[in-house]
Amino acid sequence: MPRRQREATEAAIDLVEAALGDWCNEVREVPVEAKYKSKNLEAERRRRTKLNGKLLALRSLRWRCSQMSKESTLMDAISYIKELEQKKAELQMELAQIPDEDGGKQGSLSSTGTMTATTVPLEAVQLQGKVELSPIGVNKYHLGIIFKNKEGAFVKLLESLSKVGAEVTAVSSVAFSGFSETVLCIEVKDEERFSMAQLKQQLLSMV
Amino acid sequence: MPRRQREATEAAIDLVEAALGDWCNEVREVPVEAKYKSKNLEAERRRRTKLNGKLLALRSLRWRCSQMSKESTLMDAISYIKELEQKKAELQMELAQIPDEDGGKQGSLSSTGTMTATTVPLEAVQLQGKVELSPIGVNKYHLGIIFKNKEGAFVKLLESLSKVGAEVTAVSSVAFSGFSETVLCIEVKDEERFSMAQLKQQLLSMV
DNA sequence: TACTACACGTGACGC
DNA sequence: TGCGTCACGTGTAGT
Repeated sequence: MPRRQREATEAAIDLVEAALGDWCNEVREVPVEAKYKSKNLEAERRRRTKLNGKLLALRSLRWRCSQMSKESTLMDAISYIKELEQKKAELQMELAQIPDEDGGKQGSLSSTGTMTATTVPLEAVQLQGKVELSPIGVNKYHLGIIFKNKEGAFVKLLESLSKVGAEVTAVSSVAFSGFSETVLCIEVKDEERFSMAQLKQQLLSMV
Repeated sequence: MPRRQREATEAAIDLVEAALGDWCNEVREVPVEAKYKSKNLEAERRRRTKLNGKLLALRSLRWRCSQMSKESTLMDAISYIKELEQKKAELQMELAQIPDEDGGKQGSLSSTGTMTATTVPLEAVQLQGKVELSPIGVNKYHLGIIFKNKEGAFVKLLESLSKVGAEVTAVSSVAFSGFSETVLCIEVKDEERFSMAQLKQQLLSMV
């Protein structure tokens, strides 16, 4: 007999004994109780209640009552999330296409941080620290960056991206007159840790 | 003995009998089967599998694995949806603030549909059919509309709003020289049915 | 009748 | 140890 079923059988026997304990007056070794109560009965009840409450809250967020079932609730939730992500990406892209009415912390951050106006040639000053970050899809961004050629600068860039949870899916880089211009396609997984403004600032302080 | 438990007890007895049927070779009245199978055992198994699959999909959407529990999955999903809605509203508002680089079907629709250039005074022509729809929060919009005073026009407006799933939370309306200018705060529940462009067009055709 | 979706009580496992 | 989470098999109401 399989182990699992053997246990179930024993449990059933216990249940029967407990249930029948006060029915047949035969003396038994176990002090008869009218009902057998599992130890975690109420805990399980609480858990179920909590879970159902969450499920209800999820459904109440969006009362698109296609079906009042658990499955459809979950399905609607995931489709809704996808839809929202898509919409957000669209809006970001749309916002990024606006020429430059910036000031906002979000949307196609494009800034030229020339915080070191030193004795570099004018051409370099204009290029120094140029960072462009614009959304191209759901959690996908284009990152254009120009920085001075330095040992390990590129890997530092990659490390910075990895640190904020951005995965590089494509790279194109070209070096000229002491500078490098590179554009990357990045895909961000953990949007919680990812902030366009923060990444931009970090990159600016890096170059 | 309570009815419920009595049934449970009987079921348990059946289970024991079935389980023990091939173990004790005693002859029994019921043609012994190795296992007692409830009719919907496999159905329930399938249901559970499906549900867990959906739950897993929900979690995999956003692999911010704070906890790998069902409850936290649902909570994360809820907070994520709220966050996305908030973000979307912010982006829409930001987009709506852009002076007018429109062309897009979305974002602060403001159009003056003067499709009936008849013999009304110039002042009226400029006002006729003015519809402004701009987001002011999560699923909340400001709707400014100017239309010609006509019997039942206002209730028709309200009906149109209700038809697309928009609830009016505030109204301010003033009539002057045969026209009414009203501004409403509307809150949309079912975003599926709600389309800013569509609503605008509908209202334009109404005025 | 059969099928679907649910809630329930229970044992097992992990902290 | 107890507490929380889970999967399981079952009973049951709605269609």
